[in-house]
Amino acid sequence: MAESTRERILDAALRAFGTEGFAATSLDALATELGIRKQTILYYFPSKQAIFEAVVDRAASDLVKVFEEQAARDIGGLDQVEAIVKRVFRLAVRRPQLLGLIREVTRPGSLSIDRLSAHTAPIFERARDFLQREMEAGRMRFSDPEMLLLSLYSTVVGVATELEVQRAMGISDSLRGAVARRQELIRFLRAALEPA
Amino acid sequence: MAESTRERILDAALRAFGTEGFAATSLDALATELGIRKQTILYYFPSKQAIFEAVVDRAASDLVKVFEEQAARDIGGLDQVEAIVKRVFRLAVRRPQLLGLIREVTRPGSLSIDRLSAHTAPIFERARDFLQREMEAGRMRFSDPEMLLLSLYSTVVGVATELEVQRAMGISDSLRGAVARRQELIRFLRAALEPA
DNA sequence: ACTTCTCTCTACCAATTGGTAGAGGATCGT
DNA sequence: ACGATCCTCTACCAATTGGTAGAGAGAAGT
Repeated sequence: MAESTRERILDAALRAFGTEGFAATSLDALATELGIRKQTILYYFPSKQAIFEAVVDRAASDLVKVFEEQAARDIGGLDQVEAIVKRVFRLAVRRPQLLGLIREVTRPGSLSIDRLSAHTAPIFERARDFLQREMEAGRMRFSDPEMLLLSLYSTVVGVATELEVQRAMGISDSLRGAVARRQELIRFLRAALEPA
Repeated sequence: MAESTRERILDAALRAFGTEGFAATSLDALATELGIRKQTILYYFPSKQAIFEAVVDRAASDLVKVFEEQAARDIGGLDQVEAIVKRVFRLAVRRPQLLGLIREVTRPGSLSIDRLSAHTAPIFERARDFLQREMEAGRMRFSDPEMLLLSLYSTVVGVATELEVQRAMGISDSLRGAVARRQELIRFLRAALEPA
């Protein structure tokens, strides 16, 4: 078979949790979507929460991989920031549920936030050190690296995922629209980061 | 009585929908929290969805009011942007559930997104025209006003609401932390918007 | 042939869900 | 005193929820 049942369950769960959310996703609905019975799902995973955690683990490592691939070939300065933004954007276009899941996990009261941070803590530190270095080298405007990282995170994830807001603003969510958004976002970030 | 039952229900519903989300909020839990019976809630509102819509309406007008108060005394340029960011931030600190609800409404598949945009469309247009004017007057870096607005929205709402991300990053969410975040955010936005 | 292991199924279950029907107690104008 | 209106309640309900118990099919090893 092309894909194991377990993998298919995780794929469907990622989609459902990432768009509808944890509470709004029922195991029955998930099973129906997959053409199997709910009990088959519960054979592979002991509970709904366990599925969620498995999905978070997989999504987190996919996300981390995107960062580490770019970190490996550090081209430095704002070009490096731009390259990472482009990668995140590509991910958001190809697999929007993935960033949707991040949003679900980072919502107040989520149980799996620590599970996610366990994965992302290393790349967070790496990013912070990167910003620090670039600032000290004069290739980036000086400011608090952690706060700056929060601003960058919010802007990138927001522009990449807030599709309904864009729709309400009358911004097209086509592929061309996505490219335009990315371009504008990069210009925005470059302006914010360029040394004075 | 200090506050009518109907108002108390709306307050509790805003808190619950804005933090736990629509699906994760049950009428029974809401009633217990208020010390009343679920059927009392259903006396005032015909359905759970109707409560949500009423909450969205109220939250939207509170939000719009914040903008219109500042728009009334237009001080122009980046100072005006800063003033609005400060107001949004104050709102986020005092009533975090309010922006949480906005997040809930703007999630893909939400039913009430049109209800929200009906309220916010006028201030959106106003903001877009403001940016356009400021750009043409040379008081702001030139770019697509709608795309810029999306970036601004994402950054401000993200920094103001992503408390769990901040916690995971090790950023304090105390009042002092909030002030520092706001300061850094304003510097970030000023740098991004200042004319070259 | 027999056991063992992997997998998916049917059959249930108690608890919770949003929602209906209608009783009963205040408070009101008359 | 009396009905009307407003409000909150008890009593139920069908549907759905996450989860348990265990049967049975198929392949693999012995």
